[in-house]
Amino acid sequence: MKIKYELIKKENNTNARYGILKTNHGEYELPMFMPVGTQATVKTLSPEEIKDMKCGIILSNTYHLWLRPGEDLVKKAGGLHKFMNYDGPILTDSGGFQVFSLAKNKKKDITEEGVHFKSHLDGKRLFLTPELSIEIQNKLDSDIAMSFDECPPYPVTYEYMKNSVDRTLRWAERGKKVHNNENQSLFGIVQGGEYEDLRKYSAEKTVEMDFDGYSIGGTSVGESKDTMYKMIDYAVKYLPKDKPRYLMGVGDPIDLIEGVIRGIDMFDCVLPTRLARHGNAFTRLGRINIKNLKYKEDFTCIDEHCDCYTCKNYTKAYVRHLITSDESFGARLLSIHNIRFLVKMMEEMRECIKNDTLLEYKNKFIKEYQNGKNN
RNA sequence: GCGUCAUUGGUGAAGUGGUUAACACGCUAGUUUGUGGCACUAGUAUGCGUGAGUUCGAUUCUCACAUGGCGCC
Repeated sequence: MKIKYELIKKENNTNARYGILKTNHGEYELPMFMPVGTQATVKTLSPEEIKDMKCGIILSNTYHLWLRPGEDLVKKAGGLHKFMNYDGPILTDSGGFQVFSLAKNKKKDITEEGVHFKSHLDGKRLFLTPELSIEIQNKLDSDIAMSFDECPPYPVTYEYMKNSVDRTLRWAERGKKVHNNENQSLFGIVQGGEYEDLRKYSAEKTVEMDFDGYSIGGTSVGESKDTMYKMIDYAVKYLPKDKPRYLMGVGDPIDLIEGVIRGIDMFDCVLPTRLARHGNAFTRLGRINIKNLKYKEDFTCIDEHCDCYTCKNYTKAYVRHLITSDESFGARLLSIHNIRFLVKMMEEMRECIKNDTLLEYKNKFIKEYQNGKNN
């Protein structure tokens, strides 16, 4: 079956929504944060650890799995869930984001038919189309597939964006036409950059096609925070109430709050895991770099308000030692902490939506996060 | 005791009679938003064993001393 979104309650003071998402792999409360597992693994973490953190959906990536190990192998393994031993829901990104960063010459490489680019593994020339992306995702057998879209850089001219939005709409149509998997849902993607009328146009046209959910793309590509928040506002008001809304690629704690307030239900981001591998940790009192000398003999946990495995069992001094010694367990402990930090924020925000206290939550959180002692 | 070669930062080291002593690692700090995992950016020797001399100028040349390696007695 397809996913089903049930809106339970809208917050009184904001556009935030609390709802339930029913999938073939369980029911989950929204809004939620989805960790990224590009290559059929959330880097350094086991499925058991992901579940312990109360994650719901995780992401995987069409482009990466297409190149290696190949979608046919994943299919042979029994699908992505079986292959990677994860029985929660999986969303596959279409590969659009990767392909556009690999397409050297935007004008020449991006054609109506699809996108030409070179493999990051061996430089081989490749060509990805909306149909192929959907076909690959079909074989991967994810719960949610994404339309193949163009994610333009920021900023681009109005002219470029208009053409890009139209092309993305045609690609969405083409992808939808070949998508015939009753057990896989398909999301459309709203583009349009910072241009209000293009966001409206993109949203309305995408909604006309009737997807199972709608995402907002083209954000967090270098624009200011205010610009990003406007992009969300421009798009969300044209999205239907009875379908989930997914803001792609956003995972800064404050952006999560601002997104939820604007009516976003789902987020994904590499930030918690990438920061972890580079030794950074979220805390209520600001982000810290565990490699800093001041933590060398700090035998307290990373964040005393955190309930994660790392904070319950390990000290900053130990994690610092692991990270500075380049031990992979350090990246794992910080990944656990950072993901749990964001997931717990979402839990708290869901409670706030129920109690109509989200704005107070936002003010308190930002005050502590930006002015806390860890800054 | 004699001869010989060496002595550059936290480490491995490059180098020159003349403005800011290469590079790497380490260290210090920063960056990171639909992931080309373990990356990137910046800073890090007022100093070239010690002392004296030659020279307009020496880390670079000369001498003495110290320390270390090697060879000989």
